[in-house]
Formats: sequence, structure tokens, C-alpha cells
Amino acid sequence: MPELPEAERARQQIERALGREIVAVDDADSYVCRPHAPGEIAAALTGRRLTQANRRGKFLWAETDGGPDLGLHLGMAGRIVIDEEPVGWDRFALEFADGGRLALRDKRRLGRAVIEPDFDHVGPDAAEVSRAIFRERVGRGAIALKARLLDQGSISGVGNLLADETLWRARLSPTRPAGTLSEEELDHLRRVLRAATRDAIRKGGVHTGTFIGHRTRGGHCPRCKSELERATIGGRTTFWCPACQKS
DNA sequence: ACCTATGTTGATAC
DNA sequence: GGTATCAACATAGG
Repeated sequence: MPELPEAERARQQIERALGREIVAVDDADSYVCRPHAPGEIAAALTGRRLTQANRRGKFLWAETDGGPDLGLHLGMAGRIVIDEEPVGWDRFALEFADGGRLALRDKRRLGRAVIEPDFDHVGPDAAEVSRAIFRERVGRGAIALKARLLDQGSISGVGNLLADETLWRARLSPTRPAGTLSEEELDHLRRVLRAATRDAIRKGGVHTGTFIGHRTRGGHCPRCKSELERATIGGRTTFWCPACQKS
């Protein structure tokens, strides 16, 4: 269930694999490794070492010593495991000269592994973006505010749960047209988003949010006890408090 | 048993 | 161009 906080933990896992020589690559899953044909990633990475682990939003990539970057995405259910015995749903793996390995473990097969990942369409990281850039990229258009937060091309890293948690904390309705927010509201939203993201990283994931446990049919606002509203916004199930989230 | 789902991409439509 | 919807992936949980 990865959003930005889970992706950050995965990045830290990749760091444990830095500096080790890659002696074999399992890139046989042509769906997870699309558009690469089986063997392409292996040919590009065998004999190399990972030198640095990076992240923007939910997108991960590792640099190599002279070879292409390796891009990884956890999809909806993936995680990165280091030095664990293989299981049937390891969709991509690197094997190292020291006998260890790095695997993308993902039952649902929604993760990705590619070489030379392209991040042109990925916006700045939600926890790092400056106030000016945030105002400019988020506070425009007629699209619902929540749909804008979920758009990884505008800012990256916010998933469905983090979006609901952040909007509840910021007391802003997910249905609000993004372009109607004042500069003050946008600045406040950015501060709340950074705080919610930091909390989630520290506590170990987005499911630890205050609001998240109340996201259920018939659930009530933990602040004012009003019954929550439920709708599909930005293609995802959305819960919010109609009484204290300003529309 | 049936319905829903935390993510991304690409296709399609207005 | 901006916005909206859907299918695809395979499994888990209510």
C-alpha cells in the first residue's frame, strides 16, 4: 500500500545494496519490466554496481557505476527486500557477488522495473516543493483539489490515503476547485501536507494517520463527530467531513 | 459469494 | 489543452 512514506522506506532498503557487484538479473517478467524484453535489463546491469538510491514522490531509481539508472516503482502492493530468499511473487531481482540479492516483491504485479527511467512527467516531491512552485502547480484549474493532489505530474508522492488525511487536517474540502484556493490556503495546505508526510514516514506509513481509521461507510469525523461524506474524486474513493472541511 | 481497493499507464471521449 | 473515465495487473479483506 505504498505512498510516499513507504517509497522512502524502500529507498532506504536499496541503500543496503549499494556497492555490491551485480552478477545476475531476473528480468523475466515482461509485464513488470515493460517495455523491455527479457534480458535487456540484465545485459545493461550485469557487472555493474548500484552507487546511489534516489526517490521523487513514489518513484525510485538507483544510479550505477557507468551503466544506466535502474528505475523501480512499488505499484499498489510492492516492497523492496534485501538478502531474502526468493519467493514466487518476486517480480524483479538483482543477485550480487556476495550471495545477497535485491528483489521487487509484489503479489499484485503492479510494480515496475525499467532502465533509464524518464521523470519528465513527474512533478516535484510533495515534501520538498517550494511555496512558490506549490502555489503555481496546485492552485490552478477547475479540477477538484483532491484530484490535483493525486496528479503525480503536478506534485508527486501523494496517494489516496495521504490526500484524505491532509485535506482533513487542513480543513479543506476535496471537492473544492483547485483554482479557487487563496494564496494563504495554498500555503497552509503545503505546510499541512509536509507535516502529514513527515508523520507518516516517522510512524511507518500512511495508514497511521489520525483520520484514516475513520474512512469507512458510516464513519464519523474524529474532530466534530459529523457523519462523513463519501464520493469518488480523482478516480479514488474519498471520505471527508462536510461540516469542518471548507468547500 | 460479491464488492471494493492504497497506483500508474495508456486509450478514449468531451 | 484540461478534464474525466476505464481497463489492465492479481490478491486480500470486508
